[in-house]
Parts: sequence; structure tokens; C-alpha cells
Amino acid sequence: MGRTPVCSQGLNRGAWSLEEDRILANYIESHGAGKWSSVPKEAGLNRTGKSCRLRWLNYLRPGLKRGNITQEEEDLIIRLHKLLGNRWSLIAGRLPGRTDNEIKNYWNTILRKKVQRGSSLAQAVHHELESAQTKATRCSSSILIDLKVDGEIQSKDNAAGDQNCRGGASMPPSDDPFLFNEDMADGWMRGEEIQPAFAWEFGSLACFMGTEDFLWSNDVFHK
DNA sequence: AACGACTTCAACCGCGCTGTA
DNA sequence: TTACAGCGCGGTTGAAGTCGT
Repeated sequence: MGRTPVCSQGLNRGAWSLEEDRILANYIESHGAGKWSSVPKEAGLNRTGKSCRLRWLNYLRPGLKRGNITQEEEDLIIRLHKLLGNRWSLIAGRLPGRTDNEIKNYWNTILRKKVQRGSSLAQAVHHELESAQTKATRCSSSILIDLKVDGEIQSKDNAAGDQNCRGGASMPPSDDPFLFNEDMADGWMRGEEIQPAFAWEFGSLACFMGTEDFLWSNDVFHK
């Protein structure tokens, strides 16, 4: 797979050789990742920094899984794509050991067709959304959610009942259990008081309720 | 076996964002 | 404020592999 190496302006392009991989891996191991523009020169590689970064992140980096995307991973990708769209790096961030490039390729070659065909997987996602709605409805406490609307984080406060969201759908009314408070935000971000799975159920619910125009904040998921 | 069509996925490209001087 | 460099992201490309006839 890949491209055959060609020379352009004296630089190697195309598929990486085993020797190039070894040089890059050794360099990163001793110097750490970063400063990609200086990596080729210092490591003695006839590549662009960009190419080195890509090779490291998508292929050489430790902890990468390769191939054999599981059914669970596939289901998660479908759900996340419905929520996030083509934000592959965000989706990859929820799948340990997977790269954005790998997920993007997997989506474009396999999952897109499955979803377009209205496969059983898509039906399963719909079932998940209905299930998430039921569970969230049962929740009596406030739930924190940062919604990124038109590029800005819109905070929603349960007590204030603020309705400042803009976009393609309305938020639930202020007395609705789906609104959040800041205390829950801290707990959520620590990943201790609220299980990530529940966060995703809520995310699915937001999608199910027709709030696809809202994008989830990176901060909520990564902090 | 041969060959064309289709699929896969590593790698490249271009753009936008962010930090710095 | 502006210009520039570095980086990261999503879209696209194209060689290699697979499949169907």
C-alpha cells in the first residue's frame, strides 16, 4: 500500500522504508515528539517535518492498535460520527490506540456504506438513542453540558434557567433535568463522579432530540 | 491464467488555528 | 496590529491488494 518513493526537491516522499522508520523511532525515543520542523535535520532523515509527524502519529507511536476494528469500536464510531460529524481527531480521541487517519479511512471505506444502506447497525444506533433518552429522563440530578454553538461555548445554568443557546434547535426548559451546573462540570471533567458512558448517553440523547447543530466541546471530553 | 474493476489505506496536500516576535 | 512559522486537521490521492469474470 502507499506510494512509491519519489524525489521532490531532494526529499524522499511516498512509502517509508524500514530504515527510515528505525531512524525516526530512535530519534523520538531519545528526544521526544515535537519540534517536527527540526526533526528531519537533526535525525538525518530526508523527509519533511510534516511527513515525520504523520509517520510517527499514525504508524510508529507506541500503543497503536492496528487493524481488526471490533464491533464495539465500530458501534462507537457510528455513534460519535452522528454526534460530531467528520471530526476524526475527536472521534479517535475516544478510541484508545486508534488514529484519526485510521478511523477516517474505516469510515470512508466501510462504515459510510453500511450507514447509507440503512444497515442493522444504524438501527442499533437508533435503539441506543431511545435507550439513552429513557435513562436520562430517569436522572433526577442536573447534568453538565457545554454546548459549542457557532464557535462559542455556551454555558447553561440550571438555577438561572438561561436560554441563550442559538442554533438549529432549542434547549430543554429550565426545569428540565438535562440542564447542567458547574459542580457537576468539575466532577465530570475529573471523570470520577460521572461515568463517561453516561456522558455519551447524554450526547446520544442530545442528538436524538434533534440538536445535531450543537457541537460538543472538546474540553468536556478531554479534561 | 489473465485482466479489468473495485477496495483499502498509507501518505500527501492545503487550509486554518495558535503562538511568538 | 501584523507577519510569520509551526502544527494539526480533514480531504484527497494513488499504489498495492483483492475480487469477479
